[in-house]
Amino acid sequence: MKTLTNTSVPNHKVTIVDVANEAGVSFATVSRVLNNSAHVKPETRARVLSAMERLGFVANRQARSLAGGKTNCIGLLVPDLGTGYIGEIIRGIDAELTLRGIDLILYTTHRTASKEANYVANLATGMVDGLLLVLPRNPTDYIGTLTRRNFPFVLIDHQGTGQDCPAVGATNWQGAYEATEYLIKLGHRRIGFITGSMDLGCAQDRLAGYRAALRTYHIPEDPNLVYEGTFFQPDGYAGASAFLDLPDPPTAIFASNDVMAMGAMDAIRNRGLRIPDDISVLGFDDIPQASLIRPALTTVQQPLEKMGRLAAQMLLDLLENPAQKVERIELPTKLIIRESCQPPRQAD
Amino acid sequence: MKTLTNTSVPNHKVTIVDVANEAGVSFATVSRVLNNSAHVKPETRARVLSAMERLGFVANRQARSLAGGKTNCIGLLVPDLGTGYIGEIIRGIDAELTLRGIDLILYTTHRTASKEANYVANLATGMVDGLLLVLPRNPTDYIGTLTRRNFPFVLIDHQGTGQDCPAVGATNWQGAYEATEYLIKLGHRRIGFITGSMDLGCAQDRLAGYRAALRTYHIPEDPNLVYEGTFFQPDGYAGASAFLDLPDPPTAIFASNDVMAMGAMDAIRNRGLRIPDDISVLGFDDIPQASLIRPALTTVQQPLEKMGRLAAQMLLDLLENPAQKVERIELPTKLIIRESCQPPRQAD
DNA sequence: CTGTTAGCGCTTTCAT
DNA sequence: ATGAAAGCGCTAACAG
Repeated sequence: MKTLTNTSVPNHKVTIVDVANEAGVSFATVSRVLNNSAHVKPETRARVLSAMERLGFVANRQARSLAGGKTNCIGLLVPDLGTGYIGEIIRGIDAELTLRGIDLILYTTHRTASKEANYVANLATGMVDGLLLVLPRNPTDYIGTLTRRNFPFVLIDHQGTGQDCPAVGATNWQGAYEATEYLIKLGHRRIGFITGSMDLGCAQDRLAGYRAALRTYHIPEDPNLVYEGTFFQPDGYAGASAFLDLPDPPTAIFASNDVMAMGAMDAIRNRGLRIPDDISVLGFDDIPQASLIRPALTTVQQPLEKMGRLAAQMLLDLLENPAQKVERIELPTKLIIRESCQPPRQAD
Repeated sequence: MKTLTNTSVPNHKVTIVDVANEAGVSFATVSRVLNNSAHVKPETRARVLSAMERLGFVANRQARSLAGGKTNCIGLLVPDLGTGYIGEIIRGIDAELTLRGIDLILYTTHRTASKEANYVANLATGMVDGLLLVLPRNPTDYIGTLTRRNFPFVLIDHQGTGQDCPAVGATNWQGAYEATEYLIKLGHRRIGFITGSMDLGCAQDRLAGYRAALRTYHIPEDPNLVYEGTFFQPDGYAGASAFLDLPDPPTAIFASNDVMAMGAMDAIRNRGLRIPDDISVLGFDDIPQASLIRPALTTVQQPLEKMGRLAAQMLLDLLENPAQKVERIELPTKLIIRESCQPPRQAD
């Protein structure tokens, strides 16, 4: 059984003053060493470092930040942790942050816009050096404030509503377009579409992609074939049920995310219909379980982990060089063909 | 387009001094109001409160904590975010913490014991007021230090290795016992068991529960029918494959978590076998996707969200009253019967 | 290169 | 019930 940081004095907190005494320098010098200031004689630096080691010194984060330095924390706002979707993004963020020794403060907004704004206000008051916002709800509410304050942040998975701010997303429009096109080329003419929360840019883009593909192939859009959901599984169930109740139900259903696609599958099966024999289902995201369910879900893959990693990199760059040019990056989506789609039963 | 905290002075940070001036009191009084001190005349309090409101005052966390108080942050150490399992626990923790306005600092150890110890050492130095450790790896390494320092923490999902410290877990032994018993009563005699990481208490307990049930029903244990996994999906695949290669393969497979159960399902299907017709599969955890896959997974449910919530409550209580008696709570598991198990094909 | 001196925004005695 | 004053541990000019 090993012991942790097995130093002599366990109670009294070791401060830079203690280190300074131990090393025989002023505490300012210790601070310099702490901050990698160039103006320290290597020999002195070594002495300080060894004193730190000996005393088991750990810098006090709050004090550093209060005094005007960095907190070495960045804040992460996510809507929730439920679906694995966010988990993938966080994995990427985390990988990048760990690499640079930066801590992550996590806030779950539970999809409440007011909470989101509140958190942002709070965080930007010094808790963190920068902000990562996943699937922001009403960014317009606070982006202005953040920008004005020159507070570094980057949006993840939000196709802006015209605002010019750092963001990384995926090619939602393109992804939806290609998926719809795939369905059409399979022979489908009546394709039900279940949207996400339409206040989210990505949801709008996906719907737009679907519509564009329909237009390209001269398929008139049937309003009955678009069901407005909110990215939750029950929406998928309800949407598919509504489609199936139609006198002329679709031969394929394209859900704006995998979770809703799974809900749709459930509804379809509950009617005694089979996938993909009777009806095809296509999702969006490619969350881990998409490949685990049967039939394995054909879906549009978003490079979630990569998006997270990239966003973290962008933020870190912004932190180092605030004058950085604003970048908006869209990572490519990719249609992953698995088992849930096939040509419609009766060729028309 | 609304504006956030639409106050007059956007740049200069509002401090208690500003509030004090605005309210015509000393800044000490403002501090008292901030801390709900009893010794403030209601009228004065009201005046200060309204001044805060007017100025859009937000207390600076670092300053409060530096000045001797709490950080109002608690640290959460988790192995990873991959499976939804952890997500559920966090959801519970988060619910409780949000209620009390406490922030969450998230650390992902990626199942590395050394990282874990490191994080703990760092965090216990003032970053956070308390620690929540999910599925701790080598708690023996640091529990001693933590206890000695009187640093509040609670373990989640770790059946102690004899140490007396606050913890919340589930009845892993019981859960595995009942699940195995269910399989036996269904008529199964050859039941393959895929273990979790055997350095984790919960994994050991589940295996023990399985064995105990076998013993109760006088079924001799076949070493070939126990495959050692690590809680990851590929282990389930490999384990099931190994079982299926046996001259006398099992008629049911009990995996120590749902993710491995899904891996097992994959392997089974890849052999052209059907679930549950040819072979039954049973999991553990009841993660969200367990009910979404087909066949829906019969599994042992852990009250994940509740565990998280309870652990947070315990920690918060500990924070308020450090003299608290050490508690170890085990929440009951529950067998959720769905579609992945049925009696074995040929009654022997 | 290194030491001195002010604060950062707040909590907390100690007076009043 | 309220004010004054002394730090919490550290960074950041400013001197030397």
